[in-house]
Amino acid sequence: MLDLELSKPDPRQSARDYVYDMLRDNIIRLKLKPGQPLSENELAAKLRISRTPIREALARLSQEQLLEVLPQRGTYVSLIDLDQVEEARFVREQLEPAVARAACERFASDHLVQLEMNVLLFEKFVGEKNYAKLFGLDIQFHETLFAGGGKERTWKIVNAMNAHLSRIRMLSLASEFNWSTIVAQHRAIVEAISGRNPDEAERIMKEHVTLILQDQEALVRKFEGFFKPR
Amino acid sequence: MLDLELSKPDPRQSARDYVYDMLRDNIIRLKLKPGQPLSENELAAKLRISRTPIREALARLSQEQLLEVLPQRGTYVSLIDLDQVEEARFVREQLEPAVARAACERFASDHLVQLEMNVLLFEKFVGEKNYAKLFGLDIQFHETLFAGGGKERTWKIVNAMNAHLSRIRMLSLASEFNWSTIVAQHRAIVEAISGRNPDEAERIMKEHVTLILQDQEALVRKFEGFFKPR
DNA sequence: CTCCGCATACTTGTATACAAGTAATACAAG
DNA sequence: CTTGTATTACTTGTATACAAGTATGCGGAG
Repeated sequence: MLDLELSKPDPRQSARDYVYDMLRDNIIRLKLKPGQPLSENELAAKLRISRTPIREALARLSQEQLLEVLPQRGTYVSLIDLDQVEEARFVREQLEPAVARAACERFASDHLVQLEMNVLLFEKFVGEKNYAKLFGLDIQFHETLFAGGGKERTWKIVNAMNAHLSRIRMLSLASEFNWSTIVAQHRAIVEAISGRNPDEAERIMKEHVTLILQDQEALVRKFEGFFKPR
Repeated sequence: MLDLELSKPDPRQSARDYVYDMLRDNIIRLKLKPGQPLSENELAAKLRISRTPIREALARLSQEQLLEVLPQRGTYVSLIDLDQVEEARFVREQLEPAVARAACERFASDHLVQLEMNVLLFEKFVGEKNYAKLFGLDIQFHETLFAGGGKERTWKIVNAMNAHLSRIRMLSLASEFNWSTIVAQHRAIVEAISGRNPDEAERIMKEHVTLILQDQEALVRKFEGFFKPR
């Protein structure tokens, strides 16, 4: 059975983009399980649109390794690939601190305001233990950091590579109990940027991205079928 | 008029992938000029296949910012965007030295052989001033470096971001007269890796990727219509 | 000569029909 | 019961038809 979290289609965006956004969100949020089969026809019927825009969305998701398309056999949600998670971590460890440092030289003021707002909201939801909101805010924080320094394209690829890690975090949303550490680091980073302290910004960000998921092995055991064997 | 460099279609790969590879190569090598319009129908007629796989290839190239698709208006080869070139340089400055360092810890031996072969060929073609071959070998060198350390996905995104810079280099192929510096650095990097000297590998690679195109401003003036105004 | 309006020939977006290949299942033979 | 085979119902890949929007050029009005 196909159970999708549908958002209202925006008439400004094409059917292809709608399908892409909707499916990606469902994959990241694990509404679609790793390994689960998807049928183009079934999607077309469910969404009441033709296969063409669906195919184009699926092709893009396959390109980003969130789907596996086997010709004449089927399309499946990719299993979580720990190698890919490791590689994403490597990329982030290089790029995020450098972006934080660069942000101390040049950063759009409106984006700085956005960062401060983000931290405030973050602290609010930490208190409320609203993990879903925290998850979204965390991603938004980093996106804003990249955008403020004019590195939107860099963010897009970092975000794309991070998809498999995002799913692991989704598995452990409730048990990811270091939200307060995360928000403290976010706050410190914002302060370092507004105070134009590049060494500090870089150092904290480096710590931040090396914050490791404590219980990764336990998760792999618990949700064995979701992971690609290696 | 549409003048494409066609390679023989490989029956193993899908029509979509064939079109993608062929068009990307033609764009990078400037056989297709920046700003030039492309028509799906014209491509379909020329390649004797239907619009569907062509559309899917165009969508991917658009995603990678090598094409600009304006709904109901037309599809155009992207102008060279200097902002994007700058951002690609930023990403490479972070990732390439880190990859070179990591390669000193762990590197597949067959890829090391490939690197040595690459340098030998490189030196041969420097002597022969075969710039087209040098261009290809240069890209291959970096690809092999990433692959040897198990960072194929990272290479893919670096390569994708680098497309606009590649076109600038293509504009100045003949006048890019520092090929001997480039090959010397390549050789030094290979030696640092096989000698497991991470500091040296990282340092040389950092120099290598900051090697700047001397005459960029002159190129922008000479080929003004190829560049996105900023 | 200038400018406005409409017809027309494009463009890409979407829908649908057909082709080709895979997997599973029912069924018969041993 | 086991095994091999053929049928059938899927899958994705490709081709084509239609829809909707845009630019261009021609012709007439002012």
